[in-house]
This record gives sequence, C-alpha cells and structure tokens, in this order.
Amino acid sequence: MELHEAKDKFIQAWGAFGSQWGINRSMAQVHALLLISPEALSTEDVMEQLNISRGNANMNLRALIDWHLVDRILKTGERREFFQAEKDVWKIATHITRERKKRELEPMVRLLGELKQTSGTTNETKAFKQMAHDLHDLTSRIDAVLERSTRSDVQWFLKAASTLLR
Amino acid sequence: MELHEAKDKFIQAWGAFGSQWGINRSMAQVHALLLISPEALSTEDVMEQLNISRGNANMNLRALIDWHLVDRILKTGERREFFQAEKDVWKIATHITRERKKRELEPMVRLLGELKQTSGTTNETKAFKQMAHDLHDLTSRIDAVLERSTRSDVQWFLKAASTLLR
DNA sequence: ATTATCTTTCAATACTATTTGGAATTTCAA
DNA sequence: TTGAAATTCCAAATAGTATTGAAAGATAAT
Repeated sequence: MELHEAKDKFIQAWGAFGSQWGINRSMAQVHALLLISPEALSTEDVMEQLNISRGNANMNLRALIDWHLVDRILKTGERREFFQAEKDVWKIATHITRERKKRELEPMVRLLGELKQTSGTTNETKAFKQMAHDLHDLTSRIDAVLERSTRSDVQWFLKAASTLLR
Repeated sequence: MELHEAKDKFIQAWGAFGSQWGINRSMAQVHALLLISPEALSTEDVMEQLNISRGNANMNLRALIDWHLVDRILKTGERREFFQAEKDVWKIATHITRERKKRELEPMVRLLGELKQTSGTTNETKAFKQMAHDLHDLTSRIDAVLERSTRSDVQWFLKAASTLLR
C-alpha cells in the first residue's frame, strides 16, 4: 500500500474509532496526524492536511495538550508554535486511561458508594441497593486494576521486561 | 436518601456515563431502569418511567436484547412482552466488553496489521510504519488481555474464588 | 510605538444522532 | 377467520454536537 493511502486510511479509522468511544472525530484525527508525522506540525499544516478550519484545529490541539497527548514545541527563530505527539504508545494509553478514570470512572464509583446506602426495606429498595452494591464493587475493582496497570513503576517494569525478552 | 431520588440519580448518571463512552443515553437509561427493577417491565412501563416514546423504547429494548443485556420474558396469559435485565454484573461487563471488542477493537487490530506493511523507505514512511507497528502491538495486547479476562472459565473461577473468600 | 504574524474566542451555521408519533404489520384469543 | 392488542417501522422533527470564519487579542520583530 502507498503511504498516502495508508495515512489517509489510518486518519479516517482513528477518527471513527475515537467517536465510537466518545472522543470527537477531529480531535482523534488531529492526534492521528501528529502521531505519524516525523516532524512537529504547525496549526497551518494541520488545517491543510485535514481540511479543517483554524478554530477547529486550534481547539483540538489545545484539548490534546490538555490530555497530555501532544506537546507544544517552540522552534528558535520561528514565530509560530509547532505541535508534536507523544510517540510512546504506553504513555499514550496510560494518559488516556488515567484521565478518563479520573474524570468519569471515579465519580461513578463515588456515586454508587452513596447510592448503596439508600434507606428502605421494600422489595424495590432491596433490588436497588443490591445493584448499587454490586456495581460499586465492580467499578471499584476496575478502578483498582487500572490504577495498578497505569502506575509509572509498573510501566517501567513492563517496558524493561519486554525489552529483555525481545 | 429516598428511593425515588436515588433511582432517579442512578438513571441519570448511568445515562450520562453511557454517552461519554459512545452508548446512547436512552439505551443506557433503559438499561439502568431494568437493572434496578425487581420485576420485568413492559414497554409501557419503560415509556412511562423514562418519559420516552414507544418507538424509542422499542428500539432500545431491542438493542439491549441484541447486546445480551436484557431478556424478553413471556408471561402466561399476558399478551405483551416483558423485559428483564441480566443482573449479574460480571456477565454484564463480559458481554459489553466482548461485544465492543468484536465490533470495534478487532477491526482496528486488523487494519493496523495491514498498515504496518506499507511500502517505502522515506522518513515519513518509516515514522508511519513504526507507529502502525507499535499501535498494532499495543492493541493486540489489549485484545489478548480482554479475551482472557472475559473467558467464561475465568469468570467461573473468579466468581468461585470471590465466594470462597467472602 | 507600529505593524505583521500568529493565536484565541465565540456567535452563527452546518452536521449528526436521537426521538417522536402515526401508519403498517404482526400476534393471538375468541 | 376476525379484530383488538401489541409490536415494529420509518419519515419528519428535534435536540445535541461540532465546525466555521471573522474579529479580537497577543506577541515579537522592526
């Protein structure tokens, strides 16, 4: 397959994949583009290559920086800013996981913890409390697994181990 | 907290949580409602309790059945159908995971596998191939972990173990 | 201090996804 | 069979989200 075609396929697929998981398409596409660029790109580059507006490019670049997936690069003698994606896929996975865990999973765990103490003894209440309890238990476990698997020491260890075993 | 308030909070939260992860709000809310109902509900019940239209209720109930999260119940002497959610949270998690893995993750793994064989030796091509390779590696690993952790024998074992340790 | 260049903001617009409600279809007890 | 009761379908309406583009705001060279 030609590079051009492959690049395009990847950007489209990453965008579609992102939107299925609640990440907006442009953001995922900008990320994809930066992931496969050997050099840091300017806002203008991103706009041209993805055919999106300045405002859109700017907003999504900022969001990606906020998610720690992209760094702002300043080149000496250059007025504009350049953007470069983090290329280490472990770090990417870690940042996305931790961020979503913090923003979405943890609040849900907290809520379920509260809800399982709802007062009452009717059948309906019992069913509710049971479900809140079970879900709290499940989400806490998932939270714990994600916490462990994204801790930087584990990352270091896994990386070292996989290098040794290569 | 009162049951009514708790129920409502749960349904709203589950709906919001779902949409953040690419599951439409009504579907998540219907699921939430059925999760906490001790009895199976009719389409009419769902419509009333969530204030949604017949078409909407019907469509999402069918989708939930398709995802193996809800069963259709036939009561003798009753004309209408009733719906009951799977209450075992392990099974719920397993079904959701396996379904999304199959529909979304596996196709991405396949694509990355193809893309990493792109032809060319320029810097740009090399960067592209490297990223495709790394992402293929990562997504395959995630796929493998999910495969293992959702296999029914593992589920059985985990459940038995957690019962013993109670 | 002025100007050219780049970044950010945000109201208007376009686009997508969801929801509705009525018509068509199916089902089953009489 | 028939027809009341239920389900399913689907085109149109609505709601929700993303994108644009022009203007305002920064910034740094001259």
